[in-house]
Parts: sequence; C-alpha cells; structure tokens
Amino acid sequence: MSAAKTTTQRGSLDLERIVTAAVALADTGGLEGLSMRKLAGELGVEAMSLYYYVPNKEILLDHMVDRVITEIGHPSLDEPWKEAMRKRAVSAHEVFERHAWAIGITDARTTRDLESLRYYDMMIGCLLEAGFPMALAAHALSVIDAYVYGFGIQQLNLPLDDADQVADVSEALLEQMPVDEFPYLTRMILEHALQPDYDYAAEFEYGLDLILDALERQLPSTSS
Amino acid sequence: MSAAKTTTQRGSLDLERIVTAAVALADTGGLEGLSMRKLAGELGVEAMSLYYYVPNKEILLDHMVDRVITEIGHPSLDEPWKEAMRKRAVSAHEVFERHAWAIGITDARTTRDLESLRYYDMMIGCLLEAGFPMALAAHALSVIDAYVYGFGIQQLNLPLDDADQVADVSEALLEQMPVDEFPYLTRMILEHALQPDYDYAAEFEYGLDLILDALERQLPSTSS
DNA sequence: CAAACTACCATACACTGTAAGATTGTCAAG
DNA sequence: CTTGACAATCTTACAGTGTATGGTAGTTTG
Repeated sequence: MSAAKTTTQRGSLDLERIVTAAVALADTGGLEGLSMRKLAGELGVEAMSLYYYVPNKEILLDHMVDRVITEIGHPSLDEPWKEAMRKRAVSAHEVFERHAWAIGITDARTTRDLESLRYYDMMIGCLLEAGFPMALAAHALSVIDAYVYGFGIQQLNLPLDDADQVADVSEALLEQMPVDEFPYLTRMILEHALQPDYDYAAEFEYGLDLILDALERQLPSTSS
Repeated sequence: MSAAKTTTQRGSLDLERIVTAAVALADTGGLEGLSMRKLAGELGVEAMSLYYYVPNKEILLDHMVDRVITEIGHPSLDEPWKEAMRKRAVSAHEVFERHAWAIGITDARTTRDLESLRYYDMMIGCLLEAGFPMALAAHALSVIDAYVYGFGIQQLNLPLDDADQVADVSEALLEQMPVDEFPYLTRMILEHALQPDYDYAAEFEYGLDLILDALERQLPSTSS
C-alpha cells in the first residue's frame, strides 16, 4: 500500500495493478470509500485512465470479487469431503473478514472468471466424489454458502472481535432500552454476551459444524 | 386548536409517509434507485423538506430497516419452538424477497427501535421457554439468522424464481465456459439445474429444516 | 520522417447528499 | 386586526460521484 508517487510512466498501469489497488482501497475505506478518482489518485493517474482497462465500475467490482474468491482457495479432490468443506468455509470466513465489502456483492454477480468457476467446480467435484447424490450436493453447497455469507453479514458492522467491544455494544444497548419490557433479551446480554468466557469467534465454527454434521447424516452410508 | 386540516401541502408530510414511500421506491428500483430527490418527488415535495424529519439518509435507512423487521412479525411465546422458528424464518425469507434491498443492510445497523427489540426478545424467549440452555439459544439464533440472510443474498441478483430464468442463466453460463475444464460444474447444471423438476424455491426450506433438526438434536431431552 | 496505434488525460454533464439560509403557512397574544 | 413566534417547506449552492466525448503525448511501425 505504499504510495506510488506520481511518475505517470507509460505502461505502469494494468488491470492487475488496478484491481489490487481497488481491493486495498475498499479494505480500508469500504465500498463507499472506493471512487474512480480516489483509485486513480492512488495509482498516480487520472480517473479516466482507468476506463482504458475497465469499461465501467461494475466490471471493476466483478474483477475485485473474482480476486477475493481466488483468495479463498479451493479444496483438492482427494481430501475427505467434510474436512475439505470445513477448511474452505473457514477460509472463506476469514477472507470475508479481511474484505468485508465483498460479502454483499460476491454471490450477486453472474459473470465469473475462470478461476472462480474452478472454485465451484472443485467444490461440487469434492462432494460428488465423496458419494453425494447430485441433489444433495447442490443442497449442501447452498446451505454452506448461505451460512458463510450470512454469518459474514452479521459480523459486518457489529465488530465483536474481542470481549471489550462486546461489552461496549451490550452496555450501550442495555442503557438505551427499557429493561423490563425485554426480559429475555436482557438475560441473554447479562448471562451470555457479557460473560467473560464468551467467544464470538467460536460462534462461526459452531454453526458450521452443526451444518456439516447434519449433512453427513443425509449421506447414504457407503461403508468405504 | 382544531387541527391543521386545511389541505394545504403543509402537514402532508411526516416520518410515517416518508418511510413508506422510501420502502416502496427501494422495492421497485433497489437501493441505487432511492435518492432523496426522487423520494421527495414521489411525495410532491422538494428534497430538502425531508431533512426536517430525518437528519440524513443513513437514519432514513435505519427507519426503513425497522419497518421491514416489523413486517416479519414475531412468534408468540407458547408456540412449540421448532414451529415458531420455522414460521418466522420462512416469513423473514418472504419479507426479504419483497424487500431485497434490505438484506445487505438489515443486520448491519446497531440502532434499533422498540419493535425490533421486541422481535429479538420474543425469539430468545421462545427458545429459553422451550428448554434451550442460554448458550444453545444464542447459537440457534445465530445459525438461523445467518442462514436466512445468507440465502437471501444468494437469491438477490440471481433471480431463479421460475424455471425459465434458471434455464437462461445456466445456458448463458454453459456457453461462456470451457465445458471440458469444469466437468463437475457442467454436470450439475445439466443434471440438476436444468432438470424440469428443479425447484429453487424449495431449496430454502430444505436447508432450514436441516438446521432446525440439527438444533433439536442438541436439545437436552426433557421428557415432557 | 510520417503515419498509426496505444495509453493516458482534460473537459463536461447529469446526478448524488446535504449545509445554510430564505420563505411561507399557522397560531397565540396584544 | 396586527404582530410576532414558530413550524414546515423551499432555494440556492457546493463538493463529490460515474462516465461520454474527444484530445494528446509517447511508442511502434512502414
């Protein structure tokens, strides 16, 4: 992220560099903070120069999404399916923590580059080779992906990474709310969220394992 | 004292009407289509007039989110927990289909009005009364909510409501991709998505039931 | 050297959210 | 009825956005 000081050399620009800078900009400033002018500035260039490499901002976002998906990585085909799914879900979750802006727009795009397609191909292949019937494999992908995305959203603007923040948010909520009217919510905050051993980070994996175990139970038992 | 009934444009505006119009506008045109000027126009008023009722657009979005959450409705305390959770998840899913713009911004907001808090209170209460230990209740809420949001995102810009659209999207994908390189993905499209009995709408409930059953299995068996 | 092509830039336009202040409609008191 | 106060609405203006259009500098080619 060190500044590219002007120079305006010919050929200093290309799609690779643009996307990298765009991702970096979105990482620090969110999607709102990503404008063509600011991005160009970061690259020591004028806004319209970007349009030589990218027809419009939407396409730039597509490229950024592809970059992020690639970052997740995909399982190899001979891993045990459960381990493979778990690993890539955890990886996806971590990637979305790094690139929070991507959560809301990743699954929404239809155009995909080859690397993203390979990702999906590997996921499906892993399940099918593990003996999942086609329909169940589709279900599994849908549930797991939905969970990863959804958990990411919940985490988005509710930064509960460490216990201090949990306490801050919870206490603020307690103050602004008439405690008597919401007894259960109050109890959960006091008895659960504010307890010293509360670990929000573990929450993701709990739900993930719940889902993976449930899927395993659907699997026609092939005693391999 | 007799109220200002005088039919002048004065008093025709209030927060209620503004939020209603804003939701309607976002429903038809998406969040991108919602601008203060267009919204004002819809209400027969100039843009700046809105700022008498709303300090800025962010707060307006908060009000819109609260409106949507209220629309979901909440379970009553004496329903069986599984039925209650299922009903409200399906309801939430339907509401998010109606107000697709809300998915990405609903869980991200921290300020909540009382009606939204009551929603969460009822959900927690329903689980606790059903015998869920506090920790498990928290897990359950997290998983279910994540799934509802996540599934909504997947559905967002990938309109697979009827079979025709599924076919269109799938065939477009098939054409632009080198089939040989992605055998599994190809198989899934051909053998699954393009099958005449494929029902994307049922996909949501499949995953939901998978999760609810898994949660039930976690419940300490209190015979009664 | 000249022409062609590539990569970049200057300008302009329609649109956004909203700050600051003017203006109007309504009501209470003199 | 007048006068002032107050609430509700509007006018104007500004900085920022994406991008269409066309120009221009540098490089490659003939």
